[in-house]
Amino acid sequence: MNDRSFKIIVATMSVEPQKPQTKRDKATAQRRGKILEAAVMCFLENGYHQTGVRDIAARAGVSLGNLYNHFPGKHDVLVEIAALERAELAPYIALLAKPGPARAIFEKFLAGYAAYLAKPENAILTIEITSEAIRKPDIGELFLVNHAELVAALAAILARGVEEGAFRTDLDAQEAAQLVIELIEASAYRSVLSKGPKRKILANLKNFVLAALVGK
Amino acid sequence: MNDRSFKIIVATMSVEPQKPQTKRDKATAQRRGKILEAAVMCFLENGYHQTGVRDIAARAGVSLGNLYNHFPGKHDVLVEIAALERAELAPYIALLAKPGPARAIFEKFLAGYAAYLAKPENAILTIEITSEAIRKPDIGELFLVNHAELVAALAAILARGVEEGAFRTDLDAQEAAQLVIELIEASAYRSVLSKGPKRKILANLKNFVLAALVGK
Amino acid sequence: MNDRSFKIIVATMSVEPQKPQTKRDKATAQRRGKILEAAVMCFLENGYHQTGVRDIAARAGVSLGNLYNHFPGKHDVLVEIAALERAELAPYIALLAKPGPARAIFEKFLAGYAAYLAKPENAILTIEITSEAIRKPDIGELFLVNHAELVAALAAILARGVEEGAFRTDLDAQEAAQLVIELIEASAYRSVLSKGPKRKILANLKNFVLAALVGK
Amino acid sequence: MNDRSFKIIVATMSVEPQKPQTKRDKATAQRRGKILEAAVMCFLENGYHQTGVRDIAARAGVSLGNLYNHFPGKHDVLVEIAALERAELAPYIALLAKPGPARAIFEKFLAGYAAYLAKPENAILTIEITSEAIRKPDIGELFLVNHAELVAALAAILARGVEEGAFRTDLDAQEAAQLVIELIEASAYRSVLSKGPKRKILANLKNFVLAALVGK
DNA sequence: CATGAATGAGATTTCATTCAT
DNA sequence: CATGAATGAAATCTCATTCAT
Repeated sequence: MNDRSFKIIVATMSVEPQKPQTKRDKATAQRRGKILEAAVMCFLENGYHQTGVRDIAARAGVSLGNLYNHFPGKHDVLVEIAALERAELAPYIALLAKPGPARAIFEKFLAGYAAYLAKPENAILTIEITSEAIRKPDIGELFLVNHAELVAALAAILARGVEEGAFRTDLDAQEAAQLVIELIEASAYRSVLSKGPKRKILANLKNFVLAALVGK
Repeated sequence: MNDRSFKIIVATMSVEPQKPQTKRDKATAQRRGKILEAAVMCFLENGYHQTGVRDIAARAGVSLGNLYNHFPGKHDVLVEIAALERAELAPYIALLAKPGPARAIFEKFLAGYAAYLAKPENAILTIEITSEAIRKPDIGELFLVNHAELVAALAAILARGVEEGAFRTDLDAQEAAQLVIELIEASAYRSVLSKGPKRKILANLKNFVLAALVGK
Repeated sequence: MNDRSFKIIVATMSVEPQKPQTKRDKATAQRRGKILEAAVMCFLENGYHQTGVRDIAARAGVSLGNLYNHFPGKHDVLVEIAALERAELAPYIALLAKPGPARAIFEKFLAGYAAYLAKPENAILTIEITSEAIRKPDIGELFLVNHAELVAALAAILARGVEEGAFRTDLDAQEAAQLVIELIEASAYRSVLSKGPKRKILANLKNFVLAALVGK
Repeated sequence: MNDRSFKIIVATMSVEPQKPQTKRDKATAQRRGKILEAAVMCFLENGYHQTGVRDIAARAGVSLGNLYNHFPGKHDVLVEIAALERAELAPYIALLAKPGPARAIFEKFLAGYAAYLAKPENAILTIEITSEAIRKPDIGELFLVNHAELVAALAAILARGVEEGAFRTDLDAQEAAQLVIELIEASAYRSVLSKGPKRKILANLKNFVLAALVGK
């Protein structure tokens, strides 16, 4: 779990808003990015509740007070991180929207998304957010929206697969999509806890899921 | 989510240690039970980190200092709760160990365990423990042990099912068991976050899983 | 303004509640007293807003956290101080209730209450409380109640004085009482601000007030 | 208590300094005025210590940094406001300097000044300043100077009244003036705290004061 | 064993002021 | 002059844990 990987995450995340026009705006955006990046690392290493605002500020190389010029509070930092997860899921959603045979696309997606969650940092961050989402409605909302998009995209490809004869004809695409996503994620989360050598998660997952979808 | 249900949980939980022989021992055991019960309720309502030791003591009707006569600290209360989860899983493991046709037993297990986790209190408590388990090795250990037992029992029945011709012949019982458990749990966790009307979780889950196992 | 005088204040104040029965209760009451005493001194020296909770705790010889075992917060310390002022006014109210010629009693009261407020600590504390009372309803309430009692007692003696022919027959006792109290207090407050040699406040005050009441 | 009334106050206040000669000077003066006006409103609504410099700047429509181009600090804003109170008292002092029968002029003054302080904004602002004046010598100084002028003017008219036979011959004009001012002010301050229907302050005040001065 | 007052480190947040742009 | 991001000290309050009674 190195610093570099998170810089990439946050760099990716911060692409989407309107381009900063002035030099000052750019500097401000960079600061925000640094803070988010630092927060992500702190939350990963120590958990949301074990992380102090001071830790974040220190790691971001920002003064404590200044952090509050960029975010109303600790909670809002997590909210923003949860929101940025959406950008991370975008490639997988885009993949599902591509034309081509449903089954092949589905398998690619499966491999891609599983690989994404196989990185402990992604899985842990999601657990951290889930945990907070239980009692903080705004985070819960974001979490659900993010995943609803993913499920919808997956459901579409599954439905197409049914039409193409690639999947069981009696498949409820929506529900199956939901379950597939949950399975991928749950598999990843458990993997974080088990310390032994990683199981061959992907292969087993693929077999299991395809059996469920194809029915043979 | 009423108080009574937790009393049952904890009552069930506290059966197993060596029987208290003196009156004082019995009183002590009762105190411990009350504290655990109170802790469970607090953790459910507010989360582990949002719960103060004072909250637990107050809810248990025990003095703050006295709580420390029963548990070395807050962390250890959670450890004990995690340990007690084992007792909760026992019935489902017992079910899997029963003689009879594998498929029927499996379906009963599926329904039973899904119903167990469909109660928000059980799902939330598990999330709370999982979240803490990431960075606290002793809790992580317990968590894994608990589930390893469950997976092993499930794997056994799946293996028997394969022999009986009830499931796909190429099924890796161990891995399939792992995935089935994860799927049941993940489904339950997600259900906690979504506020809308509950999906027909069980029916869909059963279809999906059986398709995966039976292969038609 | 020496420490001793406040010890007296607080000692006087804490007489009234039910006697502490256990040793622990007594110790607790003493701690509370010490905190209040320290708070009074801090507020006098530096003002309510310039005083930190740490200052109070340090001066009281109490740990910061422990202060919060005795008072919910800084505000509540001031509330209690405001409430204790009532006890301080009691002697003057008692004086007014004594039998005897109204005018003589009134003059004694005038001298007594003016002398009380001539002590800068009493005047400053009242200003501090008044200032906070503007925007904190609970303190405002206490303040008004305290003074309503005083005004009522004074009004009674003035009314008796009218009957006895000591005061103007057309005197509105209630309003006159209100104004007399206000005048005494205002005189004291102004006196705090002026640094020069004290005016002969009492003599002038007495002349002025008696002229107003007696009408010659 | 509407915004307009304060604009008037501050407009009145800012008349006296040397006329701005250049356009820039005028703009600068306007900025200062806006800041003072905003500060007055903030102090009234939330009190001096509860008001942040940011609040003032925001309300004045001025940038935070810019405020510091006009005032060395928060304290100095209050100092200036205290200084401007002088301008507010000017009309009442002018009134007292007019020729004519002392008693009539006095009564007019009484009515005018009482009405001025009957506006809660004026009374509250004065309390706020008084409170700060206790521990800030420069504000205390201003406060005393302002009132010394008022007292002096009043003392003069009282002295004339004595000569004219309108007031008691044994009246100490200086002291009586001091007390009358204090009484008017104290009456106003108390009125701010009491929430019930306003007493007929002026009528009672007038009766009381005249009785004291006239001696019948 | 039972009690709860005491501890003090640490949490989050605010604020007057500065200064590079 | 104008701007507002940056600063860091200080504020209030919480909390797991200890310990004398």
